[in-house]
Amino acid sequence: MTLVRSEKRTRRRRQILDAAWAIAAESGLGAVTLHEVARRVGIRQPSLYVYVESKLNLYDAMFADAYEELFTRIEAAPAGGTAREQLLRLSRIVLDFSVESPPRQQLLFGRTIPGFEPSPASYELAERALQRGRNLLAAAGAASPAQLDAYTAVVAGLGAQQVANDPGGRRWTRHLETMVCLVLDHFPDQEKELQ
Amino acid sequence: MTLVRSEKRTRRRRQILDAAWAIAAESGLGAVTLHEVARRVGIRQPSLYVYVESKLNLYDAMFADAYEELFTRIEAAPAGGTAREQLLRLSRIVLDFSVESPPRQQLLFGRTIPGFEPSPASYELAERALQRGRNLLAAAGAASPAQLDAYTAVVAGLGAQQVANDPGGRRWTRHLETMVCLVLDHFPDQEKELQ
DNA sequence: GTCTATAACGAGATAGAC
DNA sequence: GTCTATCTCGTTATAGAC
Repeated sequence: MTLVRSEKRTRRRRQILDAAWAIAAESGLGAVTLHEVARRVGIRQPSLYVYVESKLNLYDAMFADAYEELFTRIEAAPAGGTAREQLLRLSRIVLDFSVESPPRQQLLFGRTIPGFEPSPASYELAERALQRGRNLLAAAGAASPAQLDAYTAVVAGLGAQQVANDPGGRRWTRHLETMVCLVLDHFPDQEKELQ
Repeated sequence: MTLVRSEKRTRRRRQILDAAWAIAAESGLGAVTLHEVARRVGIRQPSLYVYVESKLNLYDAMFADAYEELFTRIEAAPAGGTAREQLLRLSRIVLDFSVESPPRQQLLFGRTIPGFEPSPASYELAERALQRGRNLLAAAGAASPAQLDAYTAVVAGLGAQQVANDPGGRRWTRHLETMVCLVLDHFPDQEKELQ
């Protein structure tokens, strides 16, 4: 009985998150309001407070939700090949994931919601994902911090440009493999200047 | 007399834009409200409508204001050197400009304000800036559309990462010259696959 | 867990006097 | 050009009944 009850609770939370993502996709992340979420779920706005502490807490739940989805996709992918192949596969998953939903990209990789900061627990998810890239990058021969930063800039840049200027298309994302290899093969692995 | 009057008007508009940018810098672009802008300028909120048609119109004025500032900086820079030198100089100006103010970056290069789209006049300013990069890129030997996209992704990516993860620092921006040269020297100038 | 009712507030926008 | 006054609407959040 208790199990059934917590299952229902989980289901409701799922509905709430889905509704929030739907609103964000239609009208922007900043357009998510508790009234509209409740309306779509089919309950009254005060009832949301059973599942969510506050509006910022809802954003945090969305943040964590997104990373869990990302991990699911990463784990569902094939695992073999060279380090470079694995890195390219991971990069493709992350870029597609980021480009698929502009508000999700905004929530995860921008700091654009006034007052929102991921909770420690949510931030840890982000850190875990980054660690994955760091490890593969090192295994592929790019171990320096500068190379990691160049790599993240490439992935973030392709994603940002794709979403802002060709939403739904492939104009920027198709250059992912080329550009990651550019960083792997030609980015200087030693800092030229120490200042 | 008419001149004096339009001068006062211009001054007020300047005050209004400055106040809006200040609020955005302190609390985020989405936190700009007409009430708060008016409070800082020292007038009442309805008086703003003499200078601005609506809130979205204020955002558009900020958009145009930012590009005018960018052009001022570009024209103030020295003009000589090889095409590559000029391109690196322009890129540095744009990147510094973009990183200097997170809300400005958000307004210019993201599509994050629900309902806001730059007016045709404002959009033309953006197009003019991009054209400048396109010309220099071509002169530096990178004439293909793919190279232009790789270039904009690099600049946008460094800016986005810098603002999101090391605001006020140089962790990403210092790699600008290295990465632009990477695109110039090693990005394939022919599309490898036509699909 | 969901409801009604409502508090408390702030937003953008308009009318009309001065 | 600036003001007061106000409309209308929406927001987050809480209290308390069922």
